Amino acid sequence: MLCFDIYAANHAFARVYKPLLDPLGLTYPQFLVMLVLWAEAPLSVGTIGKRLGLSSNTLTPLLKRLAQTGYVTRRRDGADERRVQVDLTESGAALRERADHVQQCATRATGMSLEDMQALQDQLQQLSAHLLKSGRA
Amino acid sequence: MLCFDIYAANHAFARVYKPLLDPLGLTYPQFLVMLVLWAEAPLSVGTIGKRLGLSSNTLTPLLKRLAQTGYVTRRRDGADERRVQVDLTESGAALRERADHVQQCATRATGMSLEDMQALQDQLQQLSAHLLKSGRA
DNA sequence: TGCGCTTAAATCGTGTACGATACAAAGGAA
DNA sequence: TTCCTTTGTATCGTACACGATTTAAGCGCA
Repeated sequence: MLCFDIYAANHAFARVYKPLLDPLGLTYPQFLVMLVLWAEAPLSVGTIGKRLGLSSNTLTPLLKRLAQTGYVTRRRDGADERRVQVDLTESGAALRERADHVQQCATRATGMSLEDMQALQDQLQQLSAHLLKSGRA
Repeated sequence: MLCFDIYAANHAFARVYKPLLDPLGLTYPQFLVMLVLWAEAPLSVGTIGKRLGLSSNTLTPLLKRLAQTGYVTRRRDGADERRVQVDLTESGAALRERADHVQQCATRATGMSLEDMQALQDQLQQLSAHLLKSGRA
């Protein structure tokens, strides 16, 4: 079963990242949120959710923890008071360099060439797109 | 990031399976445990954990819920009282046919040929093996 | 026989996930 | 304006996932 192998690979990645992220004070899902914010901050809660396929019921407590750790700020958008803008603090932005090292370690742990990795990513993205499309039908 | 795509694919699968498993009264992780048991039951808690990469802290409550639903039984092994043997009930074994239909639906939802799917599984298994090996080093 | 070491589950606390619901702000239509 | 619908977060309850600890059952060895 394919679902089985993906489940296992996801766990395996989480286990590789955990010891690397521990010194940064980040969990694996928190790290994924930080990746999104490093790419483009500030972002609303909903936009972060779209990137990761998560919604506010998961993100709100996670972002509160990131805020408590001091990596992000949360404040209502002045233009639209419904929205909450999440932005990086100085400390959160500075973390990016250390995170790059984490990425390098994790990439090395895959034991894959960059070409193979890119090919695998393409397949997975296509798979996800197809699965989500089927889900809506 | 590869980890990102695997995370997304895992979520996508969970979402496809959820509506299919709902009528069976199973969650996605519970379904994975049932797959293991359909392949070879009875099994101890620890053996199920090895197959899925989980340990008793996750499995014990999950198995209690499966027992409450009436799909499995849990009893201490007579030969070694430390072990708990998990076995399928009649109802749990009978569920297998309906589950086969779920698998077919999910396989169709991937939109992949059987060859491509097998190739992807091989890559993922190799990846997991490499990640776990790096983790132990 | 008794003592310690290992092993197998269970328990506890924290942190995701997610369906369902609540609620307030925004945006229209009458 | 008033009402209604939509949209963006937050909250609640349930169910994983896992590190750390506990407890009980085997096992070895003097």
